[in-house]
Amino acid sequence: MPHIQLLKTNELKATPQRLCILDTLQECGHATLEDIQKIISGKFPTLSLSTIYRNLNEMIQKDMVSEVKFANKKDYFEISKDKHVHLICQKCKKIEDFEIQTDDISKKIEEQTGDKVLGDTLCFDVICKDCLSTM
Amino acid sequence: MPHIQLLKTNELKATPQRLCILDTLQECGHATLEDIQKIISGKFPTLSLSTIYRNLNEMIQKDMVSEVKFANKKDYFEISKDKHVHLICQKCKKIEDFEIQTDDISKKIEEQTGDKVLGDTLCFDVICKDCLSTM
DNA sequence: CTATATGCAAATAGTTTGCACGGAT
DNA sequence: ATCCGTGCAAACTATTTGCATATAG
Repeated sequence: MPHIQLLKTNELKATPQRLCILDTLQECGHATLEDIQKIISGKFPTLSLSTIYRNLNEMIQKDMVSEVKFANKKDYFEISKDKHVHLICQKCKKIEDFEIQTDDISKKIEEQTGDKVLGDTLCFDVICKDCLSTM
Repeated sequence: MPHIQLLKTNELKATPQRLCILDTLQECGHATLEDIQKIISGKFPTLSLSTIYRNLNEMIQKDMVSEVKFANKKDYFEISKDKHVHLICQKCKKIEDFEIQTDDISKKIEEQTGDKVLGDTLCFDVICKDCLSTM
């Protein structure tokens, strides 16, 4: 969905600041706050830090943006998308998305615990293909 | 392993403060910083916040303690243990551990991406058995 | 025009650090 | 006597808030 549309759907005005934040997230795929600040200070220097914080929080509330946390790493933000797992390369730190079915695991958990599984957040530590080929 | 032993193995002196921190983690299973502070202020009021921070960081460095992060939630600390996934109840917020094989998923990822999988961090959002039974 | 969003500065929260003292070997 | 760990206060970093102004619809 185009970003203007995405904002309207969520009853947020399409300000240049918001569009810039969304563009930045899109461009990065996964961006830390630091990434966002750095990129924005290049293309929209007057966009203030409080506006970044306020809008990220708002967009997370509305589920337009997701916050992804990895052990021992900074938090990342991404535009919400279909269910996927994260592959994070321990060498170059790049993050890839990967689509995978997890129903069988959920089912196993439900059978063995009696709990009801609602969703999941999966992250795999990898060495990516590119890094492997240069080792 | 008893905590005194655990500390010695990692070349840390077994001070009352460190033992208290480890006991607290053990007692909670998974504890936020806030949990830790609250419990410690009850049983060891003079133990300072900087000592908590310093020791948690040190123990994480030495892999005695692991930091676990969940989207939209505070970070948790746990004494490092065998590979397991986390089940977090969205109603009562309790965290259970669950042991599961993930080799088949790793294999699928490796086949489809060409990456090498080193490890994983899996978290499932659930409604736990207890909460289910009182709904 | 009106409600909402922004920027700035100040407030608040979270974490780390420097240093002098105290306890264990 | 020496080394390491602790507590305290101060420093630093991260995040949120209040308010006057600007702007999208």
